[in-house]
Amino acid sequence: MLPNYISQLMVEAIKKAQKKGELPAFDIPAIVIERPKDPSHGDYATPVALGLARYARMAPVQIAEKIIKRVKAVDFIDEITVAHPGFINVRLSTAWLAQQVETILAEGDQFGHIELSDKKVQVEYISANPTGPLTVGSGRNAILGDTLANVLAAAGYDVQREYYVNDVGTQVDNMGKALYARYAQALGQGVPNPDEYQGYYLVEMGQVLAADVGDQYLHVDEADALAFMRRYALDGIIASLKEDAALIGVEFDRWFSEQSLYDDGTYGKVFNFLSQRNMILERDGAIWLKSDDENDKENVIVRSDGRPTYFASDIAYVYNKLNIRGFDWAIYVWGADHHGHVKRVKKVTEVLGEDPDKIEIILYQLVTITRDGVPVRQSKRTGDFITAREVVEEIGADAFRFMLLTRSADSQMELDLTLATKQSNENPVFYVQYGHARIASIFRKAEEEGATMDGGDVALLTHPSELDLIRQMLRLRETVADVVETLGPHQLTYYAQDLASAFHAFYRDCRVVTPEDPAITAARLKLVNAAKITLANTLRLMGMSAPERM
RNA sequence: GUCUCCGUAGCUCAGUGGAUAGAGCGUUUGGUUGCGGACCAAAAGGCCGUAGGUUCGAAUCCUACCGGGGACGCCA
Repeated sequence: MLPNYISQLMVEAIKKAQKKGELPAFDIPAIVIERPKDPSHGDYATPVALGLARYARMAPVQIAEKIIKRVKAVDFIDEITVAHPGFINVRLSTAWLAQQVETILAEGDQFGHIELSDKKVQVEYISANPTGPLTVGSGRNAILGDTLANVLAAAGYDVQREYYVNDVGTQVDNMGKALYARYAQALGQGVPNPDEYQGYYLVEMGQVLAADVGDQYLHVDEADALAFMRRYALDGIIASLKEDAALIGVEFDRWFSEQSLYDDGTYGKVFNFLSQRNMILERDGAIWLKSDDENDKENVIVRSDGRPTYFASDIAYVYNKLNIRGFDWAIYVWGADHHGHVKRVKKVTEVLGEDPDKIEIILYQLVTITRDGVPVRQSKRTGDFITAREVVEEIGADAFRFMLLTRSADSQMELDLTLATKQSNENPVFYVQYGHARIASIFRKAEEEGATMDGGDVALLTHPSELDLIRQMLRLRETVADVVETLGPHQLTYYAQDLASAFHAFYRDCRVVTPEDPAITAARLKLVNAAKITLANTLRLMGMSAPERM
């Protein structure tokens, strides 16, 4: 990638200048390459000379002069200049820029893919309790995780997408009880409804079940009936979660069962390991994970009734990810309400003898839902919550994804349902998609006129708006790298808007289909085709459609 | 009380130590007898919460304080 090349050129130039005695000896620091905000400063810039002033004991401008004198000539750079107070500005060659259109056309839907790493990474996201439909809050989790997975794949990683199904524990037990009550009620029995999971979906499920199997579960042992209810409810909910996820373009490679960690012996293995290392203790009838740090809290892993806690599962799960399945990197996407759990999981990873740097936990701030400014409670237990499906049916999956992706994970967001539906037509995603559709329209026009891009000479692309568009297209690779580095997929939404904006400005300035000038027509058709590819690839990374018409 | 995230234009938000702090929406004004006006251009709008510190340079890093969200369970 360009910034890396430029950085390398600078390092070589500094070394050369040092060898020639033009600069004193010092260790060369990491060289920051940035894109200047002001276009008059060129395409890339580095403040490296400013930082070197103290080591070289020279004025930054002088250092910069000495560096640029030793930068070797390369085809993609037109000129390198020094600007006060010591910036080195790099301007790309316009001929080289124009030539990149051919590169983009050749790469096609692979444009934007970079070979950053081929490591095996897992992204685990959503992983909401399987006790009800996908909520809007989980929607944010879904979009963050899914987009990040897309970008990691584009960066060369071997990506696996996983949903961790919490099919063990109190919550699913309660759901089983609730379904049992709904089932009994559907049969006219007055079984007291446990004050848990009052969602409509369990009422419906109970009715369907009653119609399917009759009253047989009223006559079996209650424990057996509950076990069946639990399993039945889980299967039903998981199936509907898959549908909800698919509705927003999210699909997983694997739905990983928490229960399986107990069934296949993983939990037993890590428990023995911790036990042998004297990492656990018994108190008040429960088993706790010791802490070597006085300030750190101890955590229960087995309750006094013998049932393991979710933390016990998490220990086994991280072992499963890193040791058994051998992921080089495991990314978790969690709501900020789980932040207290981060330290524990990192710690126990280390205790298990794994590298805690191999796990990365992305926390996103919770979404507050309001309707006409009034907060809407979000509780699966009371059945009082807004589902992702409801909102998607109102505004569409693309607008839904864009809305939740635009803000950084750190930023807490308020989503007003009334406002979101009212303003959905001005969602920026349509601006980006409009660019794509407009290009499709240009090609329809070109076909009418009998014009094609065959034989187009991209060297004819010299208009400032043409070159600006190419510059924006080339930013896709850098954006992919930035998203991986910062784990901030929201950057894509801003890039997409910049790219679309550059296209629309080009469209204003340059006519593409001009029958009296077939040469420029062909060259510009190549350009807009490359822009179409870039827009489509960007939209695809964000999990959104690229329409031909809208 | 401890931990954590946030505070940037009227609103919603970008901005991983660099040059004159940006975008969208909203407001005002203008634009194409030609490829889609879901577009383009211009203007107005800012003690970057407050106060110190670190340094050549701070919206960005550190400390304290103010204001808002979240977490501190044998729930997940």
